[in-house]
Amino acid sequence: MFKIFISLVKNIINNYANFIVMLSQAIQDYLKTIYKLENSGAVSTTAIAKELNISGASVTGMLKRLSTMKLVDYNSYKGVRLTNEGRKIALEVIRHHRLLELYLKEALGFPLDKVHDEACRLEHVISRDFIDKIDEILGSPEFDPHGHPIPDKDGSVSKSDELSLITVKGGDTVIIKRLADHDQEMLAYFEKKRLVPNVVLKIIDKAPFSGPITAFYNDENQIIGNEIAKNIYIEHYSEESE
Amino acid sequence: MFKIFISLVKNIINNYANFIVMLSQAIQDYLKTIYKLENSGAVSTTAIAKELNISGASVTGMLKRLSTMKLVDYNSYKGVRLTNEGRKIALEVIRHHRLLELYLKEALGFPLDKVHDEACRLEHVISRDFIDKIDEILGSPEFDPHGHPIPDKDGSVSKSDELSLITVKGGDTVIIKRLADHDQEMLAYFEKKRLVPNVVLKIIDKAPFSGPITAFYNDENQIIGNEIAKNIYIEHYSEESE
DNA sequence: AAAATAATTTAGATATGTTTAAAATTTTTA
DNA sequence: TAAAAATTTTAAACATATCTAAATTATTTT
Ligand SMILES: [Mn+2]
Ligand SMILES: [Mn+2]
Ligand SMILES: [Mn+2]
Ligand SMILES: [Mn+2]
Repeated sequence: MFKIFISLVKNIINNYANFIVMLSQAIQDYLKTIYKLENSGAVSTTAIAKELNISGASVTGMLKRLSTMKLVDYNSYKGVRLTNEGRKIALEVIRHHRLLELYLKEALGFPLDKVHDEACRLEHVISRDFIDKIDEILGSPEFDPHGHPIPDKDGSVSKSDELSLITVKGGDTVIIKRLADHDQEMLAYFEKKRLVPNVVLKIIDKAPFSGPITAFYNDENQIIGNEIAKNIYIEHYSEESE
Repeated sequence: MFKIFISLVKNIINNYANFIVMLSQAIQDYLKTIYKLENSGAVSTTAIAKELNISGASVTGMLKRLSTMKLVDYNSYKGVRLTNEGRKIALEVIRHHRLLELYLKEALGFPLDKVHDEACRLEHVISRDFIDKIDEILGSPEFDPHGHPIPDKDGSVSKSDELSLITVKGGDTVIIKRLADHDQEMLAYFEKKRLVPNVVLKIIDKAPFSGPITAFYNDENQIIGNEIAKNIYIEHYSEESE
């Protein structure tokens, strides 16, 4: 029975519009995690275990099962990579997550620090009909509220910006592109200070020795601490870049 | 560890705003099912098994666990009833379900036959913040798209109407209050024929021997078959009743 | 290159939630 | 009221997903 199920997975993926709903939450989260960790290279058991906050032994067990299901290529002791099928699922879950986050924020008025947990639960059970509908309502947005790119229906997705605000110098003008989203308290602070994606900052000064940044935005000069700046990712701004 | 968890359930229920999210989907569905089946009397193992499409043995096992968790009062061979805590949870899940159904229909334009399955998955993982928000957007509605009453935040809920359309006679004027929701094809047909809650029907004729009903609504005379009429629940209509 | 260390897997266990088959109990029928 | 039938529970098994502890493999250090 199990074998039959496994052998049908590929068919299901290709033919059944809502296949994600048939995979366990655990499987979906593993695939998502492997996707996030594989930057041109196999992902280690330990890396996955750390990210998901579970034991390495649990990861090994799941990797074997994902391998049987042809969702990953797994080599004992060598690490794991997603297959095309596995990546397809990972990207769909991520698309769900990010569209949900934006919908929660824009349509339902959720605060920035509350969208992640909700999206992380709903992403696994929401149908494509629901997702397509909120994508339409939001006008096929490109970025979630943290500035993460939203994969499109075909699974293509742009790269995240990786230039941190701590790299700026006085005189620069930059635009906020992305916020690190691992700390809820910090997310609440970002929102309170209106340090959110698409805000343009004129850098007045950057104090030495990891000192604070003085930036003009929102009609006044504001001080941004080093710890905060580290978690804000930017692009250098020019009129035509927008 | 398990014992400790069990002993904390009551506390969690009373203190943690999103406690439902901490109970498994299975537990939530059992409680919902028992709620629906207990019309002043204990619910049998077999009734639950039939409703959930699982074996009786599975039900017995779960009832023991729910009993340990003090969510039901269970007597071997005698049947089961919800405790107050259990009923509270059942009503919250039902509230989630029905508000979701209405939101899917009204805000996202889902067809009537598609709202149930989606709501049945989302109801278990959606937070109170989300539910409160859609309740607000919908204006604290009293009924879901099938005409089922939506429990309010305190868990109070009105009774469903039980008078079927087949009971009418020529000359009656009735208002549709509720639709049976077990058959998706029939739900699609209800919607196509605009036989939905709050529609007023002037009964022109009811043919004998379980024959069809002729009713005036939507500006014309329409024929309603017996099988369809059986699944439509109504109230007799008078101006002041609205 | 051997020893030490770190990463990974295996083995054995547990909790959840399900199944079928057999045993026990309750209800119905004669 | 005794036998038959139906319901319910128990027993044994399985799949999923996790754990800890021990064994194995790979990597780093000396
Ligand atoms: Mn998740
Ligand atoms: Mn995000
Ligand atoms: Mn459900
Ligand atoms: Mn309904």
